[in-house]
Amino acid sequence: MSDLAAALDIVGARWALLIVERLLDGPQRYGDLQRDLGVPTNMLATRLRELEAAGVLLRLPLRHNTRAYALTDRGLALREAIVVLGNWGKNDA
Amino acid sequence: MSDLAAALDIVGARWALLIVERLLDGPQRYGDLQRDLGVPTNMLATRLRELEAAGVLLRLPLRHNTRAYALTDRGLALREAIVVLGNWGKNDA
DNA sequence: CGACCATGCTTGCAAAATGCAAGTAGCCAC
DNA sequence: GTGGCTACTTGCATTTTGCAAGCATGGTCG
Repeated sequence: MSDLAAALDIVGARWALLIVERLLDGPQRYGDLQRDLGVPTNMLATRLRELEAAGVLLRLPLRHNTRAYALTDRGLALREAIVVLGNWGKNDA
Repeated sequence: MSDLAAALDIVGARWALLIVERLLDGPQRYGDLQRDLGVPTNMLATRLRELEAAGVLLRLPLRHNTRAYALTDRGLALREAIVVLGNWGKNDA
């Protein structure tokens, strides 16, 4: 499996990169991600589980029954890829 | 829709980025892509149609009934994104 | 205490995407 | 005109995604 295929295995699923992009701004709660991204709740739960298992993010318990999702170093390392891909998407030519 | 979402709309589908990566080495024929990537033939046909429609690649007629698929400038502009994402996938930390 | 409410999910089921296998179509060599 | 090579298409099973509704936990307020 090529390096690219390995990467896509982790962040290639639908919504995965968008979730990570949102977390680049700092830790977010479940409801925030859901509302900001418009991702279906079952998909969000599934992706967060997968991304946590892959070491891209982790759960931070907050007070009450709330928690925040924050990127690990491995997750933060996706910033450049997200920026570059975003720039590509912005260009029309 | 964010820039990243726009990019994923084009190259976010399964196999799409892997096809583009393969074409970075130069034009390839249908059968080559199929064998090298192990992508199902109906998916390959679908993706090539979508990527052509998106202006990422184009068909070059060769002799007989063969053709080659080659990246456009827009497609070549994905090189950096693919390299960066590949590097991320390579790292274990 | 107990009815309410917010948050973070899980569950059931329909729709869409993906994958596998087999078949079709055009072209050339013989 | 038969056979082989290439590039697909087609039918159908499996998997993924999406929508809507429900459940669990903990706090709040009377």
